[in-house]
Amino acid sequence: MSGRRPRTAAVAESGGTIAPSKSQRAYRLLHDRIVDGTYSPGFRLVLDAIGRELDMSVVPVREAIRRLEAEGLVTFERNIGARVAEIDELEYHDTMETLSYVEGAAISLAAGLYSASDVAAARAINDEMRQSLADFDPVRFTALNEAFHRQLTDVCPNQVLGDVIDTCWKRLARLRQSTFSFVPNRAVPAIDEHDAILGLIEEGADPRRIELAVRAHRLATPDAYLHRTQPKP
Amino acid sequence: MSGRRPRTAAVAESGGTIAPSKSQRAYRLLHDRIVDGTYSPGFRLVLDAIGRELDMSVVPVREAIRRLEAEGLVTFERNIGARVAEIDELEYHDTMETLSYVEGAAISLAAGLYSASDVAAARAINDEMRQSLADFDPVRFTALNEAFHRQLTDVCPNQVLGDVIDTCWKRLARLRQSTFSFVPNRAVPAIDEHDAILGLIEEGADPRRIELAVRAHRLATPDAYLHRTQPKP
DNA sequence: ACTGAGTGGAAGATATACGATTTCGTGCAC
DNA sequence: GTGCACGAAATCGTATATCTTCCACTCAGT
Repeated sequence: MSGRRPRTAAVAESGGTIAPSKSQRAYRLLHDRIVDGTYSPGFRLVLDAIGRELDMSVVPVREAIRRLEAEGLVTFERNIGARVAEIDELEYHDTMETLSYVEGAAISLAAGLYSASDVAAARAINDEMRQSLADFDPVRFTALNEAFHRQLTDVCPNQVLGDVIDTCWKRLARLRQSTFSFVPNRAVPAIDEHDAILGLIEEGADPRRIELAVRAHRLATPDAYLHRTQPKP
Repeated sequence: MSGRRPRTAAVAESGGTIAPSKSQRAYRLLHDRIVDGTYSPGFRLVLDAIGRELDMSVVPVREAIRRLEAEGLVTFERNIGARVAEIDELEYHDTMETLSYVEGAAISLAAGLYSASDVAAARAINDEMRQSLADFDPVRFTALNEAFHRQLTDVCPNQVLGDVIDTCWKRLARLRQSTFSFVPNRAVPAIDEHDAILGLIEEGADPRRIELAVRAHRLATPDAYLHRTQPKP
């Protein structure tokens, strides 16, 4: 589900064949557990315990946590320790808002670069989303949703922008397990908007129009969530 | 020159009074030296040497470098070591392009929030820029330019967006010292465009119009940029 | 009971030590 | 003269050890 092209700024995962370093292993494990919800927000990450579990000393674990810290997945307090970053409503909103802008930018920049197969692949994913909705499978729906968006943003040649998008997704990943990641009344409109976006791409619409469509599409979700929670004053 | 408000995702610098940890000190030193050009791109960062210079062991230095790595300021190869990240023409362009989008987003989101004093402060900075140009002081000009942009983007309440902007600035900081950071034929138009942006803000123009103005303003610079080879140590 | 100083344990921060990997120079064979 | 092999130096990677800091708990004293 990662990008199709290499990312410069993302820290290199080192060559495939050779054994990864212990700090890389620690990073990968912690990252995955945070993303898949094994460690939920607020979970205390005790260096020693993690080191013992992974059969390594605390040093590589510390480095892994430093990296996760820089990515915003964990918070760290001096002499206190690390814990999985909480994500509050405000940060959720800010991240979604940011994503709406950068995805809009990425997809509009890629507007002229989509091949027929790119669009077909995206459309296939969207069809699967429709199916998953019929099957009442919200987990699958959410995963497909990310796949759809990545399918489109990955075509954008601007790698820095791609990294920003990655980071935003990582932040959102933390709450994928939690209740408010799936906003039921957004599911059907989202699928329709996906189709509309693909339509705009296919007909070679003005990139700016595509940008605004993508932006509005994503921005609609946090708005729907906020409205569900509390009517705006 | 940093933001006026605290940044969530940016790693906490810990309270002001107490002594910073060694890894924080190491981070700060390396970061500053990379930004101010003491360590130019490609410079080899040897853990042991840095540790000895800072009178600490390599462990805190390693953690500092991990953080710099995650921020994209240094590259790291297993069993080889760290060096200050090179910035090539493509990355420069991508960063500027990204910045043009996210700054446009931030300023348009802040459009309705600027106080008269905010605008006055920005205008004062722009006037100083005009003066520094008359004095033929490109270093000062570049610093003021960043100050101007921060003055406007810092009003945006979206902290995630603010963090993205910070990261982009940090990347650009690496080449601030080098000759190509200042594009002479962009100086006068830039000042005029700044004024135009302030005018749009003051007259309460449509945020989308402001967004496009900011975007166009920044995008104009990379277009005027000429590639030059960087000396390697 | 309430407050606050004292105290012990848990966990983080850092130093040191040693093993592993890469790099680079040197010398020998061809 | 060229190229390969070997080895030493440099540097990274990790484990272990030690010191510090924080936190929770206890136990006077009021």
